[in-house]
Amino acid sequence: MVEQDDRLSRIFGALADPTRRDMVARLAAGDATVGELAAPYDVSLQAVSKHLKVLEEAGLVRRSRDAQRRPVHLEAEVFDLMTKWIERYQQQAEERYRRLDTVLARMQGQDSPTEISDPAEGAAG
Amino acid sequence: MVEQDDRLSRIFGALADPTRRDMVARLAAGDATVGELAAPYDVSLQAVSKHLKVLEEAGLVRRSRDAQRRPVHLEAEVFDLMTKWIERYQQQAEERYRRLDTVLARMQGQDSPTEISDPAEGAAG
DNA sequence: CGTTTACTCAACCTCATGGTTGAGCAAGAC
DNA sequence: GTCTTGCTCAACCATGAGGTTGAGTAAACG
Repeated sequence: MVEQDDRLSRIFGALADPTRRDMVARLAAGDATVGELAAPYDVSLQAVSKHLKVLEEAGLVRRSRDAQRRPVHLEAEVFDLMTKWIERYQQQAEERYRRLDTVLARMQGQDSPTEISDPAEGAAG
Repeated sequence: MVEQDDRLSRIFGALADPTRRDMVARLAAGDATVGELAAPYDVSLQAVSKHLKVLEEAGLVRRSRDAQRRPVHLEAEVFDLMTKWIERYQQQAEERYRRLDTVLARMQGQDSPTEISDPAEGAAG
């Protein structure tokens, strides 16, 4: 993660930590203060504060003010960005798989096998 | 990322790197060898090999054998795991937002404003 | 056989990450 | 004003990630 200036790297990087994912999961149910978020974990409040900074810089949460408290709010919109990235390549891969299936089915119907090492090679490069 | 024994941490961690995300993107179009994958990047082949190991351990790719070549294949199924995780909390957060909207609409219909500092506070805790 | 190709493994370096503790700061409580 | 609460900032430390180079391995080529 040496170069994570881009948005997606920050988002994926933020969610690569189980504690942070758990925080996101809990924040989906409702806003919470830093202290409330920290309670279940066996780490210092400062560590939790750091985690929140990572989530904030990734755009996953927003921190406001309420007296001494800093209520944390989940920004659900970033999920769209991730979903879009994932779905793009998921669909692409699935489509390729379907095409491969068609090719294989066509080959089975032929008489000469023609010695093909790996049908997928043609799509590489 | 001190503790990434769990599946999702490995997957998110693997995709937190722009080079690895690019590899995944290219692999979605078709299988490729390590050399082919390494070609566009300004890093050593060993570095690319390491990246592939990370992707493999996250279950994102599978490496087979073809003579000296090690064709890399994208495992699109893991995307389902990510999508499920994302959608779960995305929907939860959206639902909460809808409920909040309902509450706010109901309050506007009332006569006494009852001094509310931050509507989101009610969902915390 | 030796050479070339296509990689992986091992050692090392540097910097980021996640944790710690101690200090500081803002706002309500007394 | 002083105390307490709820946090952030700063310094430090250990580990891990991503990069390097050099050596080693497996299979095709000569």
